[in-house]
Amino acid sequence: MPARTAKTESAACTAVSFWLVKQEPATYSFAQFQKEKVTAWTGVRNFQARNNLRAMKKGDAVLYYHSNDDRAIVGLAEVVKTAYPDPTATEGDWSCVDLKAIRAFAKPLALTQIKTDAALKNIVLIRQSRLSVMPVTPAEFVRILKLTGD
DNA sequence: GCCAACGTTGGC
DNA sequence: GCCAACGTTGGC
Repeated sequence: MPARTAKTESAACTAVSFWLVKQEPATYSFAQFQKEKVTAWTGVRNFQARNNLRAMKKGDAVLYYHSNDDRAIVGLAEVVKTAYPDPTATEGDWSCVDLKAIRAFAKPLALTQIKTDAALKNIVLIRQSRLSVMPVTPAEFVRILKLTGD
């Protein structure tokens, strides 16, 4: 195999996208996720969120947001398996992906901080507060990592 | 507990 | 195809 091919493939693999998933900590906290290490992200029943799940690639980075009680971005995960039929769906065309927990952030980033940060003013988390799976721009991702102490 | 945002459903 | 009614999510 020519070296050029391997190089191209490796470049494609490193071109990750960034996402954010939302979950109520009372339902499935990041701590629980870390204990299980890998989890199937099932139960999404919203077309926009589903389409985002389907756009995820293996190796993409996923921020983990706790809604309700915490209201903070608390950890980082990665996509380990791309979209496949959601086994918890009894009807309809729904998908899920497999996510692996990477680490909890040293300093969780509170929603209140996100709202006051100029670099994050257009983040989908704020613009579309009800969406549970959403894209994050590279600039936003870098900014969030900085604010979480990573 | 309230309310705003927004997605879905069903009548017309 | 429009729109009112209703249900859900999630911040406050």
